[in-house]
Amino acid sequence: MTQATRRDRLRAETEREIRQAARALLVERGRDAVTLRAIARELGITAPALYRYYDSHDALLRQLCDDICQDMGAALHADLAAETSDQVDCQVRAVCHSFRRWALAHPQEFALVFASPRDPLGADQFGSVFLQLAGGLIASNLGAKHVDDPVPKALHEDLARFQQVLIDVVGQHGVTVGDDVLSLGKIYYVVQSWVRLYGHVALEVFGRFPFAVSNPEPMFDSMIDQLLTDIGFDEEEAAAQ
Amino acid sequence: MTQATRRDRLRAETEREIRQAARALLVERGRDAVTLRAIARELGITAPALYRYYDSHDALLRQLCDDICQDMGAALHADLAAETSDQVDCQVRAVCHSFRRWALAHPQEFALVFASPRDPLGADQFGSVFLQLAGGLIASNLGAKHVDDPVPKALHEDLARFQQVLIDVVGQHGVTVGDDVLSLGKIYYVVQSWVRLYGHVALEVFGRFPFAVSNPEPMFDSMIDQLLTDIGFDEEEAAAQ
DNA sequence: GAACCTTGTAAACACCGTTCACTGAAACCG
DNA sequence: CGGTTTCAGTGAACGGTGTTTACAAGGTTC
Repeated sequence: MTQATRRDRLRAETEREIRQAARALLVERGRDAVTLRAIARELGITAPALYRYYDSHDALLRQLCDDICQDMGAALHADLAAETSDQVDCQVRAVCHSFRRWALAHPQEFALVFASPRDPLGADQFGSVFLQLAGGLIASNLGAKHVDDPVPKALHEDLARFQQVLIDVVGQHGVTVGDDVLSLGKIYYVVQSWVRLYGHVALEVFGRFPFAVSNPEPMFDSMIDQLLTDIGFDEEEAAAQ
Repeated sequence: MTQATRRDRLRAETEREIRQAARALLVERGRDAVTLRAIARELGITAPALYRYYDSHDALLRQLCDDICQDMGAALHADLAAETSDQVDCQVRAVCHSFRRWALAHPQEFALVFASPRDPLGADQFGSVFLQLAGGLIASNLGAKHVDDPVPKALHEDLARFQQVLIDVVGQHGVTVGDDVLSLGKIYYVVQSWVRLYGHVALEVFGRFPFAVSNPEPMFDSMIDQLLTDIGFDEEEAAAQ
């Protein structure tokens, strides 16, 4: 079935090298250095040959974005798996720190994926990766008492749609939850948390804090503490340690 | 003294046209369309002539960023001045809405100023413009009872420096306040608020919410309500209206 | 009016994305 | 096996870019 014809293998190999070269150029010399000719030069071929693999420079950049998102998703999941504690708040902390760490370690990738004026709603954006994780964690934290503030009526429809997405995603991982666990209020809360996380990380990566912050990490930690406190996690033991 | 020599007038005029053309290109056709040759074409001159005005394409883009920041600052101040109510919470609302409105109306400018990996701390960034306004508003709201959560020790030094900046700025507008009004806790709170505002606006402008939000405005309004409530503004009358 | 400064030009260089006609080898098929 | 097809890759070309250089022309100054 899987006729691994010689040509197919070579093609796959070349495509891998293209992505790898594009990524290296982005990381080492910035977005504007990711040119078709530079990539081709790296592979020892000519620029027009790349058109056998991508329709345009733009299509190649889109592919690059997708690769980046996938890599970050893998990094988040890996860091979560490496978190030994089975307490949900520790896991949430791990994922948040993982996101910040990744963004700071990959500023060019972060900027490319976020700043590029993407057309619709990208399939594999950071936000969905993150929120799917968060949704899973919240759903698994059945015992916790959560606050459940009222949600503005105008947001009900959108949030309900997103709620269904999260319930489905969590369901695919073998856990079935009802509307009561992943309530609209909690969904909304998670979205607000994402806004704060993203805001902090973007400001930090882009160096756009309104004043010089010598060490932003305590600020980030403090924010996470507040997020967890707000959603009802008891923070006694975490603060005591 | 002001010898308005003919050549100086022409030069100033040309420089204005350059900035204007660059801005128009950015708005109408995106960042990549702001090329030296396109600008020169617009003015009816040749590209190398632009080097009499800017050292490089990069320098011209930096100038463009500065112009944008200044314009947004002017827009914020104008909208604040147009706010008839003298209640501080209304003024804060006005400025927040003004920021969001400006960003949504000028996505290319917003993206350019934020996403460009700027070297140091830009002088006229959105954040400082905004926070100076916020600082002034808080300082003028002497009567309100504010919460004053403890601030992580690691942030004291940075926040104290920023506190001094704000006090100075407010002072330049004729109001003198002490550390008690613009306390470290309030400064910290304002910074956190900025993180949330920026996070929401950036996500909305870049279309990066993790799910399709059909109408983000209620979400923004709800966030502002919460910000104002958290800092201790009584929200009764606003909610009743 | 002569010397100087400034603004602009034209030509050139190296680089870019993209297209097109073409080559050579792998793959396929009778 | 032999002929045909498919396809990755080439080289040349077009129009675009930032930037440098030598040079012309006009304003400024003494």
